[in-house]
Amino acid sequence: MGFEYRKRKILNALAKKEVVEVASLVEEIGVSDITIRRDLAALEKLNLLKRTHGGATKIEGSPIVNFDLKSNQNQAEKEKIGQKAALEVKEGEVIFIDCGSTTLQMCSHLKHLNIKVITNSLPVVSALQNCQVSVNLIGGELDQKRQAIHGKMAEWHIKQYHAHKAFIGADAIDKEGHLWAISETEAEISTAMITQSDKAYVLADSSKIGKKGYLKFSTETHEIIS
Amino acid sequence: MGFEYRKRKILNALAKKEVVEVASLVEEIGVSDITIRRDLAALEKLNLLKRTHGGATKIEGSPIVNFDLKSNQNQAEKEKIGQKAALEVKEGEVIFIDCGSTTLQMCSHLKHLNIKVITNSLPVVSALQNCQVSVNLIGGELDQKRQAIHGKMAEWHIKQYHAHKAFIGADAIDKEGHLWAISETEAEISTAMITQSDKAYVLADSSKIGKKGYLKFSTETHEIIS
DNA sequence: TTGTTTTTGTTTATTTTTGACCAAATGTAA
DNA sequence: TTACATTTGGTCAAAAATAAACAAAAACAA
Repeated sequence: MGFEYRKRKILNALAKKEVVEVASLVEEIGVSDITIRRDLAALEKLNLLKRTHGGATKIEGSPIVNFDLKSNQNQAEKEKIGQKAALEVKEGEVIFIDCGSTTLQMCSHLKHLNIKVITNSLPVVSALQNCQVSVNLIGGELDQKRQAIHGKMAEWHIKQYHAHKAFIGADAIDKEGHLWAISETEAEISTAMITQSDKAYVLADSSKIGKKGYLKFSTETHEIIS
Repeated sequence: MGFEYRKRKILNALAKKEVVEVASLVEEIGVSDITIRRDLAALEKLNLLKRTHGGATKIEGSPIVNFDLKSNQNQAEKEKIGQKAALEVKEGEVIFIDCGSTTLQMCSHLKHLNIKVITNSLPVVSALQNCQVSVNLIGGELDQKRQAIHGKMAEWHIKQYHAHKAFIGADAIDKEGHLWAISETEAEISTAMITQSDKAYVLADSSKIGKKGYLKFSTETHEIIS
């Protein structure tokens, strides 16, 4: 029950209740009050909360939300979408897989196939380890946050190949069926994959449909899997 | 009940709980605390978790990407070589890092530098996550066994870049200083890296020096770090 | 087999964390 | 305002966690 554990407990309590008290934390976590106070002082230094007499309050301008929770929210839906998309892939084909948490879900259903996957996503590569699938990794600059490759070199790399199908992860799909990306670099990669393949599938869970995003990158209508 | 088994146990626990403690791992796995601590240190080096007092936490913003190499002999020596090689790298430089268990050891000593690393090795990418270093991943076909990229596209990719230094992992170095590779594809990658850099360093532990390998790929004499 | 390397565990010393005590500060109620 | 209870911040000692050095055990190769 070290500091990291208590830190999470405290921040979780704060996320729910806006205000926490030393006394209740002492009881909940089972350590002395002085320890809790030291924790609060440490967390205040990290700008994760504001201390008050007898406890602490949430800080307003702190956007550090547990996106862990968010990614779990649609997990079940994404899994289904991934499975559905994988059914579209036939033995012997060459496919592009874009980066994104939904497209990643396809991988576990592709492992037994004798196909060639071209991807810019490191999690996809990781998920396709130790199996039949032949992997071609797109080269270029690594976006550490997204765990994916992008940039001019990546775009060029994609243009050297041609695939039967492309599986794209859009950030949003509006009512007209246009695709929206979260950044220019992602849009470029997705566009290139679409261009270099016979058919493009767009994977999107319900939270992404009927919305607009930051950058519209495709006005064609593609097959949408959701 | 070797390292691989414990590693899986530890990462599984982390995947569920965000935080693990040495004490609970000791109980669950049934080994001494120092062993667990050593495991955690090793996993931290691979960027698979972050050590804390009393345990470890999940790495934030990083999914299950887990690339690493098995079977390590002369581990201690390779670590020293890696550290030595890292000293040759100066702030602001661009470097190639070849695949191999010895070159991989450089990474933990490069994390604080503001450099650009161009590599074909997935474990290297994995080890350089969440740090200053800007990573450029060479694209092409994935060699699942070696966890590295090779092939024509990879070679072409390398030739688009130029680096100050290249750190090469040879399979053998004979008495005349010639380099030997274990396969043609590896030789091609190494050769390309050497060609595209101002200076090449060859990393080799004592078991590789004075021997011949399968394919001689460089007759120049390079700086050998051992 | 023997000898070597690798892994694991024990011991000791050091560091970090935690909790107890007490004086000072803060908040509350009359 | 005063009186009173609570909270807080120091110092210090106890407890826990860690690191380093060394020894034992296991795995491996010759």
